[in-house]
Amino acid sequence: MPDTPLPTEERPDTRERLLDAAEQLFAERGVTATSLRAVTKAADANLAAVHYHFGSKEELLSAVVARRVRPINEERLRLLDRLQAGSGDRAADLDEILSALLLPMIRETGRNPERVPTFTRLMGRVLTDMGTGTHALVVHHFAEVLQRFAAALSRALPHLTPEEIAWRLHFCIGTMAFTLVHSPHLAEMSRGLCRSHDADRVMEQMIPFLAAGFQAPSSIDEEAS
Amino acid sequence: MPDTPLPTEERPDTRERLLDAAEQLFAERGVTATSLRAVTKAADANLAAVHYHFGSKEELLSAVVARRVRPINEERLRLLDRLQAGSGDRAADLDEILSALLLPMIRETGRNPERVPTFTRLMGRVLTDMGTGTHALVVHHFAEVLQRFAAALSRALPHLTPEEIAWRLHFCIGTMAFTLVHSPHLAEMSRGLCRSHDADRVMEQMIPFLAAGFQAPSSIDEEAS
DNA sequence: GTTTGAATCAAACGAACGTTTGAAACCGAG
DNA sequence: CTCGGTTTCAAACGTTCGTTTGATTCAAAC
Repeated sequence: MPDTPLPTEERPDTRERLLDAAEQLFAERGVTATSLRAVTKAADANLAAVHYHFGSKEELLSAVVARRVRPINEERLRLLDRLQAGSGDRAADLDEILSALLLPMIRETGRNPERVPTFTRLMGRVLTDMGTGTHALVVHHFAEVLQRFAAALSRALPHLTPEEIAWRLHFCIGTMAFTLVHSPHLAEMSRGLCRSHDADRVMEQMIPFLAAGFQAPSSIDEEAS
Repeated sequence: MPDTPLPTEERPDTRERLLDAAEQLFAERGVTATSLRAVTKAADANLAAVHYHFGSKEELLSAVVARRVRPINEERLRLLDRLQAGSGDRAADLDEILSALLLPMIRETGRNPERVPTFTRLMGRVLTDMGTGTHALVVHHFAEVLQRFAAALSRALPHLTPEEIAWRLHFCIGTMAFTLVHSPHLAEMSRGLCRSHDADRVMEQMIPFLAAGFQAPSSIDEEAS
């Protein structure tokens, strides 16, 4: 058959194809709304392959997340380390801290430039779906990063109480998660004003907004005035 | 039987009990993860009652949302009208615009003070679950409110482009949605720093953050400097 | 008392789900 | 070729899902 696609060119492992397909479908439809039959069909694999390679649907999700989150969090901490090393005793710049937190994740959008971002939407879904079993997964993957960035932000904004740092960090993550999940719908909901295909464009809008939010006066200061 | 609970005291309609139970369970576990059997059991109603009163699970969800969203959006617009009427020709105050947008929804938390907020979490879920059929539902219920508030914000912050207004309004909604969904988990994730049981406390942290974010300089200004 | 329409009920429907099984297919090592 | 372990496969498991059905209950209208 002449149209057989390059028999010498190897296609990825079944395991890898399952991760790719699951990532795509979980992101598009949500985790619970995606059946393993849909995943294995998209991966051109047998239904039982999921349980052979991963053990269960939940462990498949965990593997999908871990595959992408690990390098992202490593880069986050690497960027933060570089910031703190470069700034000596001075606290690192707020914009750069936020950029170190947000950019490594949003940049995933640009990996497959031609198609709508998949993993970023999945992360947004995981960040908002939690409550079932995903909650523990997220805590496990992000606890260290959150702690490091909370400390860095606390040094950069010493007038804020730890409670305020925690609140604003969560607001920050919420903004990112919501934006990631709805990037395909943002254009429609804003009547074409928000074009979220470009990661740099999103960052351009998001960083100043969040940085200004972080720099808002502490509620303690306001009460004292 | 002496323990028969007050036979003269009428309990709500089956229809109402279904709405209550669905609201609670949808909020706790998510929509797709909640079965109609669980809803009807919690409502002490027959399984077929859902289809008799609403027609389908999706229409039940729509009814649950509509029951709460209608008065909330009415109050939002009422507060906005009052702001714009009181400020005459001057643009309304930013903090008050944001408060008019956020407070009516977050206040729902306080309706049943003793129990964890239910509807607010459901709204957060609907705002993040969309992609299936919920998307159209949300657009239908919120299009007018979003448009009105975008116009008000544009008047209060005339230096921002319509695109920037749209982006920041979405960031604002994302912050609210994420906070609402995770209010039960926020305390744990922040190691006890965020106590989100009190709506006023949440607003106290959220309004300054978002107001400062909205007041961030336009990217146009920054490029010009 | 009879009728009528709304409301509730137990029971079942077919479909889809996550998971398990046991046998076939594959493939490098002996 | 034969063997042993890994991987794939078709088929079925038991469960749960949203939905439907047809009989039954009930309260007001006649």
